[in-house]
Amino acid sequence: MKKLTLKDVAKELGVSTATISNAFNRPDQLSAVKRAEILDACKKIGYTGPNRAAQILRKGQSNIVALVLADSLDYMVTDPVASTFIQGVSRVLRENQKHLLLYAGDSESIADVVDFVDGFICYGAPRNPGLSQQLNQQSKPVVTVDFNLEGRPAINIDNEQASYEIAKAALSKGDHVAILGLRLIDSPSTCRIYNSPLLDAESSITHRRLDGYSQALKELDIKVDSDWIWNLPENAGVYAIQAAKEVLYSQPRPNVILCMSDIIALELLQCAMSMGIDVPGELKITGFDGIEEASRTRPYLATVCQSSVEKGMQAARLLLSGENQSMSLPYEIKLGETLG
Amino acid sequence: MKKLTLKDVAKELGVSTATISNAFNRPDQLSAVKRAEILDACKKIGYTGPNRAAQILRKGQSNIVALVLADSLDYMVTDPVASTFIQGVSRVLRENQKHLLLYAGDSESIADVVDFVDGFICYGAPRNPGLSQQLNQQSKPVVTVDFNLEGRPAINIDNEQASYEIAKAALSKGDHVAILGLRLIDSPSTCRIYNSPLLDAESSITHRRLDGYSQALKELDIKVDSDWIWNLPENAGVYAIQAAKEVLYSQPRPNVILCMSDIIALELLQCAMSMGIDVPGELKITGFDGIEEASRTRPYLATVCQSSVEKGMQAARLLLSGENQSMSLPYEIKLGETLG
DNA sequence: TTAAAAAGCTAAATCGTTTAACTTTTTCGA
DNA sequence: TCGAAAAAGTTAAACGATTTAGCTTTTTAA
Repeated sequence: MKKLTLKDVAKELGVSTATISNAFNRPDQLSAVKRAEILDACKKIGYTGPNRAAQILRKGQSNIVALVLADSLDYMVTDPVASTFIQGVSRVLRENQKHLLLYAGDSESIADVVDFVDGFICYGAPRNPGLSQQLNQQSKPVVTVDFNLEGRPAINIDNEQASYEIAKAALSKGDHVAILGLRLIDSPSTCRIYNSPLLDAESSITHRRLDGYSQALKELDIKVDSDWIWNLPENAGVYAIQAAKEVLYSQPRPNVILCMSDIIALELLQCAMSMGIDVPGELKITGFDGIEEASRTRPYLATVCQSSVEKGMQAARLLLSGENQSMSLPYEIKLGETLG
Repeated sequence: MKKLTLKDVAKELGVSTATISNAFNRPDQLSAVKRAEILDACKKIGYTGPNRAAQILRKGQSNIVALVLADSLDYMVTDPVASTFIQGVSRVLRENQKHLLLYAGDSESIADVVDFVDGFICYGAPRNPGLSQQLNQQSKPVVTVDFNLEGRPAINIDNEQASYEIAKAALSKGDHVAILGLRLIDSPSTCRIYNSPLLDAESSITHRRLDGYSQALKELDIKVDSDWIWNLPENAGVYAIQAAKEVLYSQPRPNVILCMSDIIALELLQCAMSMGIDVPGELKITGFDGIEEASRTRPYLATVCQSSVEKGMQAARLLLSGENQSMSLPYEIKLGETLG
């Protein structure tokens, strides 16, 4: 029992294939009566509608959007920030009857999908830098989130300003400060930066955050040597724990630690608590993101709240709208108990 | 600047389109020399390979696998069990150069994708029962996980036996027992079952778990009235908290509570602790799944450990292999401190 | 030397639609 | 009643590949 095609149906009903196609796709091209007639007949004989594969080829449109994730999927679905972002994207896509193709950022190439996908949402700078290039060279629309691709619309919060503000709220003259950063340099594990060259500083949001911190530090005349900046290769607990231990056992111990994500900050907080360090008395901590868990700890975390769901939704909307305009989303500084 | 096609390239190189197609797809059909020559030339003039959309139509194969999730994506990516499952699937697909289309189980129809997708992995019984039907009626391969679809290969652990074992480990003669169940009946919120008719009991794994519990209870001559069985519509914290409160405030309070997931059990545990109930002294608790968090609490949870990643990987492998053989995965009973 | 087999390549059919251009029919105001 | 414009349908050419059958040419083997 072969699958029915337009042709079969056309023969059966004694009309042209075009008319049937129109019945499905362009109601204005034929009388309502005929249309109803055709649709009825199709249902009766079991034709469920135009073959999608053929449609994709012919129309050059698939209703599939690829979501390119910075890291491996393994990691992405466990990170609360990333996964709520995915939720946002998926929600809007579903509302618009689009489908979501998940694409890990450590993939080799987008060549496999670029021909049939309608566009790309790129969340964070792909691990594999070749991907950025490929994305930029092809002609399908791309929306970037939390990083920038030349000439493509981006969705971001003002990371520099936000970091500046949270740092400003945390810092006082004479503080001894450390920074737990994310993806600032190219290293496979947690380590201090020392004098390593910074990574693709142009497009990275964490570099913007570093800029924000720096500005605040400068205004208060605080010097933070790069020995006191840690780099985590990924926003994951394992790396955070290591950094937390290192920084807390360092001499002299900092009394303010600025963390580039809540995940990092929370691990740091927990580590500090278990060492009997008084937060915020002996140590102030700031995070970034505003994940739910951050408001459930005691003391609860001072952080920069941004809505990941909103980001995802806006990214999807922007892609579907086809506009080429970048967009800055709001954020909110939340002064938590970790600052006293 | 139009995109190059096989035809363009063929004209350029003075060979037939078939030869070029063969150079890309069937190396055995032409001499190695010629092949290298063609591939080189393609690279030079900027032809990146056959158009995928056309390939999909012609070959009837897309290298895209749809993952149909029981619930909405919103929920799926936050549930640790579901998200690690997705990881497993994605890992194997990536190894095999397949792509992952994420499909929420509350969707209306798979008609939009069935024409171009290579197959389906269905994780849990779709919320929308029509989907199950549609899945079964179409001819592309389907692998089901944690539920059954007639005639389709399934991946499962032996839920009945596992539940029986964990219950047996928890129970003693004379216990007063409650069960916090999942998707046993059709209700939009947490509630006791009373005498509501059980939902699609055939294919549901939670009904198997109930069977397992029942067997253990029967052997110990313990009677559990359906008033003492709660139903949660989804495996999410909000529903679990409500159920936990209800059951803990019920009179007489049970001294053993069997939970059909770790998420539920953990919320229950936390709730009990905050009420000052001694676990396991006054109350024994069992979970199901073996999520990481369950081993980090104090007391840590007695549960049935199963590997979600493994499930995902096996599901993907099974689908790709094309075999029609169901598969039972191992599990492990973990006696935790919540049983004393 | 030559028939048979193998290798290398091509022409043409096909996958199942969509859509621009065209023909025929209907409508409707003057 | 006429003629132009609008409406309803049809035709046929794409869309960009894959693949079968067949045609040359080259190699093998007796």
